[in-house]
Amino acid sequence: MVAEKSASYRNTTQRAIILAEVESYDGHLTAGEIFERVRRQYPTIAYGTVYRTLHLLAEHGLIQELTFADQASRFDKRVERHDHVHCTDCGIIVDVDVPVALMARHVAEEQSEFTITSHHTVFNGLCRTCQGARNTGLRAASISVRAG
Amino acid sequence: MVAEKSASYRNTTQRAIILAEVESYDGHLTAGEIFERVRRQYPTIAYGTVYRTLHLLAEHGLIQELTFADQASRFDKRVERHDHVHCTDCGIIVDVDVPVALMARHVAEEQSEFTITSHHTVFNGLCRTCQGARNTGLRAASISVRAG
DNA sequence: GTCTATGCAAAACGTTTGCAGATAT
DNA sequence: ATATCTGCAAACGTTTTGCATAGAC
Repeated sequence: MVAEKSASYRNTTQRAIILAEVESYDGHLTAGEIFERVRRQYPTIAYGTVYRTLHLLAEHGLIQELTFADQASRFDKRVERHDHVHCTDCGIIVDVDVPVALMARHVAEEQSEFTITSHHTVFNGLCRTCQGARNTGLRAASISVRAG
Repeated sequence: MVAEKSASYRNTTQRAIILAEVESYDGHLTAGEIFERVRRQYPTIAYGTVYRTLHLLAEHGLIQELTFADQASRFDKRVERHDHVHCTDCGIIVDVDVPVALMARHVAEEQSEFTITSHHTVFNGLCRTCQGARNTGLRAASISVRAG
């Protein structure tokens, strides 16, 4: 995918690498994690550049910025609206798509008198691994699993 | 409401004031805002005490901690599960209750194979005031309005 | 009297920014 | 050529923490 250029968007090496890094990862990286990964390919990259670029890419709709209860923003190559399930034990975040939530939007509009343009639901609970670990008394490692 | 005491919960003056402050406010204060308010009554209070106490009160279920896209945690006297509508113009946050969202939980459980224990939806859009301001070309001040 | 909580101050985070020099256009 | 971007480094706001003292029980 090529970046759509709005007024004065310059295609720099750094931006290309940062975008490629987010697009090559199937999950929800923090800006810090992206910085570390980009630095392996381009050691002189600055933290500030990564932050600025990630927000720029998000504004251009090329990636999506997500916010969870922990403090760090996460970035996702998936730009379509979707929701997330978060394991309170191991911290893994898994994508889900909950069409029912679209109905909730109208209810929220009626209650609040807002004009609603987007919404995001975070579900908290235990992933399969941590459910099992709980039964055996063990603690699950942070194993990457994604909802199908 | 009196704090339920678990093992080694001490009723201190500071804790009582902090709890009373959250319970007397009808909205979503940040920890910093709560600190400022508590300090008017109890000028020697420390930031650290406010933070520690707010989390303690949240763990005990006396207040609720909420996280939005901006960085600061907010604290709410409402402990029942509910959702929020956020105005992207003026930043106001309004409570809503979206029972439909309960159905979404089962869908999310099936898709993720998680055992889900809680969920929270944030809707983004424009409040009535900012809708009006947009029409007239004016910018709305941050006026407190709550959904009925 | 003992054990926990507070106040203080420093540090740990994630994030943002001003600026001079480098680079895309 | 020039307007924008990068790298650097410092600053910012929120949150956490170590430690000695004060206070609840």
